[in-house]
Amino acid sequence: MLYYNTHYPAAIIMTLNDLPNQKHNHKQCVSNALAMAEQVCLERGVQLTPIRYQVLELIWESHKAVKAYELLDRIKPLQMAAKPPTIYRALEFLSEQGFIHRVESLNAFIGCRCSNAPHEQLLLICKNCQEVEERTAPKVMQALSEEFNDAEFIVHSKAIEIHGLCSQCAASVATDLSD
Amino acid sequence: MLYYNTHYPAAIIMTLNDLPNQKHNHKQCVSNALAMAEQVCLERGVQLTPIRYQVLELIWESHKAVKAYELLDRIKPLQMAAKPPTIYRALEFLSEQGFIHRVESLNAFIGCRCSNAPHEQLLLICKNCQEVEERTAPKVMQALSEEFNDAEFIVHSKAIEIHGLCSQCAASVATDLSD
DNA sequence: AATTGAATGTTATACTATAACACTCACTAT
DNA sequence: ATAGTGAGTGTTATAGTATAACATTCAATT
Ligand SMILES: [Zn+2]
Ligand SMILES: [Zn+2]
Ligand SMILES: [Zn+2]
Ligand SMILES: [Zn+2]
Repeated sequence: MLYYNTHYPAAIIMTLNDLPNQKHNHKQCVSNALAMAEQVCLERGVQLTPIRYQVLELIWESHKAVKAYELLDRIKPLQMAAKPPTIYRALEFLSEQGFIHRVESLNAFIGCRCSNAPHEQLLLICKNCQEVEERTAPKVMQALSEEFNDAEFIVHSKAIEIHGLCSQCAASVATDLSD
Repeated sequence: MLYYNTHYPAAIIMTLNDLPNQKHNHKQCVSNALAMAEQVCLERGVQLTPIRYQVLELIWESHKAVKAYELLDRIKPLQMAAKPPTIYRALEFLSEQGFIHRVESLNAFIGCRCSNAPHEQLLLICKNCQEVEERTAPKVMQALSEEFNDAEFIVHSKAIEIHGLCSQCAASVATDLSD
């Protein structure tokens, strides 16, 4: 069953490695992400139900990592019956489909900016503005592969999470100091 | 105040990148780790109290990641009054001093094998045997540095956690399949 | 019309972590 | 000596994160 059959323009594959924290057209981020999710669900024959769609929309309200119980609070006006399992089930689905990533070190979630295809990524997590930037970092992934070969380790999944200051916040801290 | 003044032999700096999951003298791992912790605490003028020492010992019972409440259960025979804060405080201390690492993706902890000096590391986490191997992976760290430069990101801390099968478990799975 | 299965509703509970305040006791400064 | 200080611990309570288990709904199939 289809809940959303409006025809979005073909999803433009967002270029990773352009900084989300810089000024950008965030409405475009969101509509791309939602359109892509709908498209992918159609292709896979899985259901992007209203709850799942709304949770994805809520996650995409910003590039900040968002917590499950925050999502729960924010979906309640739309889904009066929402309880923790409501959110966790939606998160599980969105995560399986690759539309979001879990940030292990924050117990939180972010929208994925390249969910049209499986991919490896690392996360740059700003302690100041809480925005998370996803990067494919092919050289890092290559070095990792070599490391796994050395260790004879068979990889199933990776969580590469870097905490610090994004370029914007680093710049404004520098400005503050020079004042 | 000193709780432990027995003189251990000077802590031998354990070589990282020898696989913990392979057969090895684990008593040596433990005594090295405990001796190193005592030595470092002496040098830094911080207290390795009985509770902290016992928690570190419990964490070192194996190379598996261990959870806070498991530690709580296991320390209760020794510390009847132990409650969650008992464990979490000890974990905080041990973590600050670099004697253990938190495994973010498991909400668990492992003993650090090179706690005599600050260092970067990645963790190879086996889904089969739950052992965690710490590796310095200098090439990966170098590639990461370059990535951070590109992103103009200022790093404070890293969590690089890889889930999969360790060499031992991969080998035994292969054996199982060929049977 | 009966069956199936995915999704959701509902209740309860498990698991993880910290806040806040009280108490102890070795150490220090008068 | 003695009062004060501060780190560590004891204690109670609660906040925050996540899932188990079972009931219900409803569109799609038989
Ligand atoms: Zn955006
Ligand atoms: Zn920032
Ligand atoms: Zn060992
Ligand atoms: Zn293993």
